[in-house]
Amino acid sequence: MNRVRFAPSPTGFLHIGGARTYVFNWLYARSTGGQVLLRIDDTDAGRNTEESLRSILDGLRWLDLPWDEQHFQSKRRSSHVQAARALLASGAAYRDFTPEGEGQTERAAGEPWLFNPGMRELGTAESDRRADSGEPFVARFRVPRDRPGGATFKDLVYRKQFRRFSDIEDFALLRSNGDPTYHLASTVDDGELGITHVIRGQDHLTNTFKHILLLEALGFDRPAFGHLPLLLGPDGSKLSKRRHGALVSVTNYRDMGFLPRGFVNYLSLLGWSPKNNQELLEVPQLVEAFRIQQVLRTNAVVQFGDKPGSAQCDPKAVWLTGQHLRRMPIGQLMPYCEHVLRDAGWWLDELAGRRRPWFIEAVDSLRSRLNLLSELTTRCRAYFRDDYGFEAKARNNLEKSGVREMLHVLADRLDASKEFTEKSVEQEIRSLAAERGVKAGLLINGSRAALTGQTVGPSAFRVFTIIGKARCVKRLSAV
RNA sequence: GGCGCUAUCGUCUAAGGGUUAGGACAGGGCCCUCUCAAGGCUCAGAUCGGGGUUCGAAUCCCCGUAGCGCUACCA
Repeated sequence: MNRVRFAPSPTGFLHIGGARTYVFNWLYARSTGGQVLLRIDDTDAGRNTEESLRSILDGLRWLDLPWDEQHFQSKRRSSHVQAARALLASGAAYRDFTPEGEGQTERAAGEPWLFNPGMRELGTAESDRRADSGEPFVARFRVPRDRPGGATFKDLVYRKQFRRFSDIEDFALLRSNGDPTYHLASTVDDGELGITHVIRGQDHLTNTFKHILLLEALGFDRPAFGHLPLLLGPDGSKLSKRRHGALVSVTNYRDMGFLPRGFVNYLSLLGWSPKNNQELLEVPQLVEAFRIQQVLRTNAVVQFGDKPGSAQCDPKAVWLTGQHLRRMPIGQLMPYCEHVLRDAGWWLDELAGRRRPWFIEAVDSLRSRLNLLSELTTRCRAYFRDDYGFEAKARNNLEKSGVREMLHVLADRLDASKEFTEKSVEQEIRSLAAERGVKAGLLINGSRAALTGQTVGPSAFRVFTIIGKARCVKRLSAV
């Protein structure tokens, strides 16, 4: 059975690039009946933060693509250290006593750094003696640089890869404080956790040669590798927490009102496409269509600005959420709406009880003009609250001659009428307009303005029934 | 500097030897219409440059150029 892993390090919040990597891992696993492991790569104790871990877990949970196993790399430390000892013992690795920061002279001269002089050939006896005397060292992998040829692997995305042994530097396995490095920990874990497919960012493409060498030295089966093109910011640089800030945080998209399925749909289209011009896809459809071999090799730019608000996100991401929002079964949409109202402090228990049908009706009437869930509490305020304001254009509609007075009359008539449906309201409005010899539009638009403070929204008659008779009479009389 | 990866509309992408180089988002226009959306129709918009190979190249090869990644006792 296939086993894939997503291995973020908790040194910053989960960003879009990480989420895309997770989505592709997940899609690959699910499309092949495999399992997804979440492995928190927390070997760099100094840089880990609790907050980052929370951001990663929150962001991942929000995506609603569940994983099967969860691991913490820090808890597997003894395995890593043991592996390093074995490599040292077999001679596949050696101790490098060069003090930190020294020994990069070639690099300064423009030559590539491959290893520190004199350390590869240190005899066992001397190496042991210096280590025993407490001299700090880093454990390095002894790359077989005298061997002709090089390391090869067939990347699922980038195809055949080759690198000369002589171009691979003797990378560190253990730092001088005894901590395992990423290369060691990651490789040992991939081996021991039975990972069959390593799907990760293209920034690891050249690291893979080191991992292959390590895997081989440790006697693990080699997993398949698939590297994903990178996500770039509008400035063309690799997405990073440092450079692009909270703007690219997954939880930020959640808070802006994106729908998980819309966001996942958007991410899935970055570097991959189903090749049939279909862009709006549900998660099951993505699983069905996803093929790792057809992932592209070109980096993709994620659009976003530096000011807050929906206009600053990639418009396609917004559009996709809007599409899902108006197409998904209303029952699936309601829990998200409830959350939004709760977060705004607008929630009323009766919306889950007596007024549940009304709540569903209202959302269903409103959703064709929403793109993000958050618009429920911004543009749709007047449907849920009585303390709404008036836009300038709405005010203008009310200022038109005779409108206020007619709206007051309308309020009285509606109040007096037993019936209150879209049809009955339309009749009242049209007959009043006819009586006064004015165009119905004047009253229709005036009503919308009075009832919602806006000039835009659902059909005016619909607006009446959503808001309800009592509130309509009150609002019309009040203008 | 060294090693590597990549290059199609503004952005995401399709076409992988023969197409008027297709679609989507964003933008313009029209239709629908009580407004705004949605929906339908439509316009504009691209093969990085130069050489090859070929009857024919966006597609294959080479050279440039540009971008990105790696080059750490970060991951």
